[in-house]
Amino acid sequence: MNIGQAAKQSGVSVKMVRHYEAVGLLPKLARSFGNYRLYSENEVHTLRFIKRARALGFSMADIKELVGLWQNRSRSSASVKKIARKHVEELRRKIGELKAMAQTLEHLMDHCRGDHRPECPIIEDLAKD
Amino acid sequence: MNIGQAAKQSGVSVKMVRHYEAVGLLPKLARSFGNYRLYSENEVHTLRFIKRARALGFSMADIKELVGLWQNRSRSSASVKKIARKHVEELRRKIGELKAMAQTLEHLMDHCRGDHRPECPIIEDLAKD
DNA sequence: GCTTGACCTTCCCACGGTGGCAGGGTTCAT
DNA sequence: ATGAACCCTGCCACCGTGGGAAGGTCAAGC
Repeated sequence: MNIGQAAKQSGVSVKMVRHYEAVGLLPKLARSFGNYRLYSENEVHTLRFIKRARALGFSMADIKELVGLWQNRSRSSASVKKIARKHVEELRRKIGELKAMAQTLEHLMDHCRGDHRPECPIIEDLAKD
Repeated sequence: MNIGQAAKQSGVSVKMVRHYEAVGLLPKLARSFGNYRLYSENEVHTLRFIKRARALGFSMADIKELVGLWQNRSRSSASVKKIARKHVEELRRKIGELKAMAQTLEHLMDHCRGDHRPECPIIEDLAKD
């Protein structure tokens, strides 16, 4: 199978398939005589794994570990859970940050008339001494 | 005032002060004989404005507009509020995304024993067909 | 005056993850 | 044999930030 087929079947773009290989998420692939990468069901499966992990927000570094654990039959579920826990903590932290931003802004917006006049608590807050 | 002083007083790194100038958030600065950038209270004030806007998550493009509006006495508060509203919507969208990720992961984690055994619903979910 | 050290300058590179494009090679069907 | 569809590598871009190299400037102390 060529890269286009593998991309289509996994839902990962051709560009990213090559990138994942370059950063070591996929093992180095066999090549055809014409130097085309050759894919089997295995690689497509891995690509789908990566895609789901990305959709959950895992970093490339985390995914590298997760792929390794996935393929390691003597893994412990604890090692997987640890990665997940750390990631969830990071997600919660970011959510908190973004929420604080949104709340601050919404509060300021509540007090901004939003009409033709220049007075605006949003700008004033940004410019406060 | 040299860049180091301006950086210290605004809380923005020297690196970023130069960057903000390069991308047009600060007007082009006067230079000393020795080609050093020269800052006045005005620029320091602008840098603090930028810093607060960044802390609220505004993009550089948004901040460019906000700085312009700040300095435009005939601005309408509506134009400021519009930018803020769009940004809050974006923040809410991202928060939703991250929350969905965190919830999915937490759900999977609840069912993962996290012990020495390899069985792990987290990995299984990522690898599902 | 001359050295030293703190400060400044520009320019390039890195991160993460993705996309775009250029310039070329391969494969296959017509 | 020609064209289309596909593939290859390599470079550039985004965004915001930091790091560092190689060099210029300035002030203080000897």
